[in-house]
Amino acid sequence: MIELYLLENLYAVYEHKTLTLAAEKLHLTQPSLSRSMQKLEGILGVSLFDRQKNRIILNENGVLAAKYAKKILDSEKEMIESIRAFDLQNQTIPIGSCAPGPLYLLPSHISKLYPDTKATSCMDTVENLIKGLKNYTFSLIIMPKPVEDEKIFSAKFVTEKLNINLSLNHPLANQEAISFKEVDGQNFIMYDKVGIWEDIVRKNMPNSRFFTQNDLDAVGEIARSSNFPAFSSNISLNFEPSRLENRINILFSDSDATITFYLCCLLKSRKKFEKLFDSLDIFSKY
Amino acid sequence: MIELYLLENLYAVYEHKTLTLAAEKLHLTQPSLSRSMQKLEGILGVSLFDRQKNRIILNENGVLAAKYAKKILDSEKEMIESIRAFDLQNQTIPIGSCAPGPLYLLPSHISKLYPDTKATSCMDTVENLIKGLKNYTFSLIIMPKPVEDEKIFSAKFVTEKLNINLSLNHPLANQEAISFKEVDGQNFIMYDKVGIWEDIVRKNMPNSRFFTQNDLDAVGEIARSSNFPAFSSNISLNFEPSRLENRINILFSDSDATITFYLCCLLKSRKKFEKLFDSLDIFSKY
DNA sequence: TAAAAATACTCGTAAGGTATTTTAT
DNA sequence: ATAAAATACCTTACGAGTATTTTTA
Repeated sequence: MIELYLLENLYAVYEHKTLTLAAEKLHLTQPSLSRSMQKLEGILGVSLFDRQKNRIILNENGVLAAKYAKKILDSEKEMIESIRAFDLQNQTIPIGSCAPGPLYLLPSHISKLYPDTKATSCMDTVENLIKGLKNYTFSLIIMPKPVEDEKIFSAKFVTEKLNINLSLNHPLANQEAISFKEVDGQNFIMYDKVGIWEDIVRKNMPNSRFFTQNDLDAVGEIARSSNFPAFSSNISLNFEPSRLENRINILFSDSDATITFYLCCLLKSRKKFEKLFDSLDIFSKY
Repeated sequence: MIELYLLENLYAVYEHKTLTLAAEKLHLTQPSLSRSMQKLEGILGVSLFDRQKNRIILNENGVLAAKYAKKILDSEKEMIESIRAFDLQNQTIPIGSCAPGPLYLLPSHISKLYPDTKATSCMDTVENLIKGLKNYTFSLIIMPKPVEDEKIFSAKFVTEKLNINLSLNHPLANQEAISFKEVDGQNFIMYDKVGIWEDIVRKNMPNSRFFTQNDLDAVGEIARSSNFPAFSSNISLNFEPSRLENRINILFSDSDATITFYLCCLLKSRKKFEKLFDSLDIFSKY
């Protein structure tokens, strides 16, 4: 069997060309590395270097071996990270989401269902969420549609409807509904961690500018003390009721402005979250 | 870093359930294995077992880790095998083929082009040939059509046409051409290592029986001293001229009876075989 | 009492260090 | 003169063995 330290040494030699330099990078001495490479050749029964008297160059075998070595070393790294992440999940439930609204609803609900565990949460892109679910960075993810993947289970969670949040004296403040097109070109105050909603408003209002704020309170503050339009939603108004003060929230009529979010987990952990998935219908009130 | 012996030990514990049994299988002592598992837990920073006083059971972390371990151990095995196979290729050129005819043509041609190297040859199924090319079991493979794979280069090699080999007094011996259908139901003498041709004749003559012989000379022998129909081809007649004695070779008219074979190598070794590929047109005479 | 895991202790191997030589630039 | 690889020799850390204890079935 080839121990991993030999593969690590080989890959360093591949990267740094000379034993001396590679040894330095590995915090080893040159003779030690020299012997490691001889040992590796012995195990494989194959020469890995063209050896001149004071020069070694990886031959074709050596280059091939170095590439395999990298692959195996990467696997080992992945193993360590995945297992640590998986272990962490038994203490906490890391949740990833593509939007802040649905994410806000979950932790308190989870702590009611599972009093002993606590949830941590994090925003990320749709692709990273799926990747993270698979490598145990996340136990649960909130997605804008069901995930088409045989290893992932998706259940309808909650529907969020985007509103425009206008001061009462805004010209459009008395309309029943507003389309993106009507306000395209106006400049908005926006929270910067709105995930997928940012893509949607930028796509549908290409002529608008969005002044992003990384502090949610600051967004509300500026909104109340200015005429800038902002965004809210049927969900966000629950945890930001101040957005109702002197302001009106009007639904965007476009279909893009309504997203039904799905809560997803790995199929194999579905049973673990059975209670949670069974209780999701309480969110249909939104 | 987790050395591979730890992963090997872990996987044995996963397989054999108890330390004592796993230790026995590993030719280790139980205390040694006990310490290995403790060490692995230390490196990962994660518990892998539910420990009772005289019983350990892999927990979820442990099962996950064992699965990763298997994957990495398999990679290491694959690495060793591939590198040894690759090294061997620098001394000989292992050729795999799905049919004996084209395979027969190559070695002498190769020894003319590359006087220092010698070729070894082997028959296999189409799937195994591709697999073998990728894992360096074969340097060259002979395939019944170009390989649709971005890592594999294919070049037209030679066209083989299947004949029926009949004794002169056979009822059909004076026909110009014969179709599979006309002789379906008759029993044939056949060499057993004809590769893809066996699939073709069995498919096209489902009512025939094929008496296979593992000795090529025996096939000729039986053919000459009996009335059994047999097979030959434009290529095989070159190395088995005895099949012309008292016998007639008639082309099968079906399109299935003509195969254009392709010679394939990994794209990255194309340059190595450039001379060979450039000279393939001499086989168009067949 | 049989069987499994853990611990204390011991030993031998081999990983890794230092010093030095050889060779090429 | 410098820089790289290899070899001889030495040290030590740790992998693995033995003996023993503890616990449960």
